[in-house]
Amino acid sequence: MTQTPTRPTARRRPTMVDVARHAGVSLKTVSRVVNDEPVGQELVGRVLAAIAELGFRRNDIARNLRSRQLNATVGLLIEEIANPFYATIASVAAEIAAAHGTMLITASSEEDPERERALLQDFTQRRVDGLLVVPAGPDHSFLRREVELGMPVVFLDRPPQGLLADAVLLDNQGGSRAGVGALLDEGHRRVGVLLGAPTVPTIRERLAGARAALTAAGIEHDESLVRDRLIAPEEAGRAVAALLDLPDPPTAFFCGNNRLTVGALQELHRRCSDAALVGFDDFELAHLMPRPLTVVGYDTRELARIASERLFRRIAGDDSPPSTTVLPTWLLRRGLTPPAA
Amino acid sequence: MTQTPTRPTARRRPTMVDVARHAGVSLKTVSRVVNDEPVGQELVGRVLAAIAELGFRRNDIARNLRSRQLNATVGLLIEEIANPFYATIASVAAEIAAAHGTMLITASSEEDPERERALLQDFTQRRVDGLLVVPAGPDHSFLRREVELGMPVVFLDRPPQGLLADAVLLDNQGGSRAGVGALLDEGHRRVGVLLGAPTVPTIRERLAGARAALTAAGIEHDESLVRDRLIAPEEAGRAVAALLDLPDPPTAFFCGNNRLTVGALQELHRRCSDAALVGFDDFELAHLMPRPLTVVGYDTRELARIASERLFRRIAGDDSPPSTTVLPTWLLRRGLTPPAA
DNA sequence: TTGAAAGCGCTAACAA
DNA sequence: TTGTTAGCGCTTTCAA
Repeated sequence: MTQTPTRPTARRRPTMVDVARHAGVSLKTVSRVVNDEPVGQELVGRVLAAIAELGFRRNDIARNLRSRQLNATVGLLIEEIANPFYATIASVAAEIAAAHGTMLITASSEEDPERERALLQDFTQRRVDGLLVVPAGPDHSFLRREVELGMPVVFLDRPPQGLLADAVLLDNQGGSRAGVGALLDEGHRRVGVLLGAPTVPTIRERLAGARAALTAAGIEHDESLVRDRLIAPEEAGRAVAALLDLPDPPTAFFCGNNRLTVGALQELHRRCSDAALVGFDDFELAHLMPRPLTVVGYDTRELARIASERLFRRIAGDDSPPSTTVLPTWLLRRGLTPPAA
Repeated sequence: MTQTPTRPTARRRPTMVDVARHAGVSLKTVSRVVNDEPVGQELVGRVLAAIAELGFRRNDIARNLRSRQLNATVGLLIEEIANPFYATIASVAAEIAAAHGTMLITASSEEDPERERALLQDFTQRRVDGLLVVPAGPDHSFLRREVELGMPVVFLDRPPQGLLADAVLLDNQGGSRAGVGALLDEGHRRVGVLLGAPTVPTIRERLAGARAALTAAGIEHDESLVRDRLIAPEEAGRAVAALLDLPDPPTAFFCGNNRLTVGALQELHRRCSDAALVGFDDFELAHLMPRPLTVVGYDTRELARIASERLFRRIAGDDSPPSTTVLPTWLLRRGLTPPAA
């Protein structure tokens, strides 16, 4: 909450004192009417009339300050709401929050650890009742004090680092092992691997899964076929182009997330290349793509649901030791081509 | 803010009084340190040490209550965050809000007018500084009092009804006129029209545009080719199926939004139908579809940007009369087939 | 059932 | 530079 000027045009909003004066009752009577506590028929009528006339709305900020009740607000920190993966998480979290009578504040870290830290601090200063976090930074020890002071925190998709807390994760290694394995089963021997930032544990697991599949098939791992630190789809496209221009190019690609898959697919399509493609993350129209795409899928809604419900259990007082849940991933086979003869 | 129990595990958080006692200074000195006001070197050190030791975080709720400054929060009401159109709006709004040092609370009405009303009331009780609203319900006069009391409200994509307020809209009629016009230019004479709920002005405008194109081409309007009240993509698929099964089926379809377009496309693809298809709303992978899709496009980010910036101008005190901005739409020609011979 | 007084955690206004 | 007092709008406590 940064220093901001008061708005000049804002007339003072009516308070309970104004309503009380208007209705000729005491402040406390107004409070009782507003909160549905027993009040005599006649006074209720006068108070409601005054409320309607003045346009009074209870100030929940003040109410919360005094009552020390919960804030009815939880914070969700994601990377970027425009990504469908995170939009789905936000959608489910908001739905479950609503079922608990609470609102969701969503903020995007844009993968910037500094921003992540600032936003989480802002959340705590706003006294949210709990935090859902898809971590961006490499260290979350700065949250330790908050957790000790009773702030429930549940991590999604990526584990916390430097902090013990609940986490709900995906079986990244198993998924990419299955994805690359499917390419190898089809007869491919040279597989280009496109990945995001290797500082993220999730990405390292996906790389490890890809390597495990290659090793299991007795294929020597060729580092020159791995491109990481890829963020935008266009970077994936350029990486595909560079790999295809090698003297001994890959006949297949494995992409570490949906945005990279789209970028790679566009480049393959542009070149009319028939290299095979498998991606981590399903997306809505994958089956309508120029080639039906085989992808590693999982249940994003379930991920968000389990995390949100654990958070609300924590908020309700559950103080069992932090635990980590790993959800399964699976291969969605939608077509896969063997290497060109 | 519904009645919720206090969390049993929550230890009392340290307050400025605790910090002051710990550091052996007055409450106000702590406040000064926390707010970067001038305080002597030595005291600053003692206070910062106490803050670190106790894990103190300023309570922005209390701060805001007393200072009568802005809340540094704006509310965004959309239909459903999982829809990319709204996710883009949320993304841009959050970005612009962040640039103004404020956070965004997003809530989804799910097209339910009752829910919309409850959520907007919740926003006002939380004393947000302003409201961005994609309206769902048919009447917004219940916000009139709020607006009079100084709450800035900007409507996006759909105009307010029963209320005078800023609005940023799209040229729906022009867009669908161009979309249907393109089909007619291609030689189509029977065009199926798929639309959402006709209670929404936006939908009525899109229908009017489609009719205008037909009239301009001298084609009599056949009501039996119009299907409205369609929400889920599957409903669009079923509508396409029903229309294609007519004795004299349409040779082309016009869809009123992206979800209907996807549903229609899937049904056409399933049937291997070569009926032409034009949709309102662009989407990311439209050019990779089985057939490159011609769509009516517009700049969603620009829509959200203009609305958000107008909101922050209002919050800053701009009290010029409410105005409506209509943004252009355009045809993105990506291929269009004539009627089968 | 109704009301008066105190106080949530902080900042504003004023004093030292 | 530092501290004291009052008070934001509401709920809690206690008394009538």
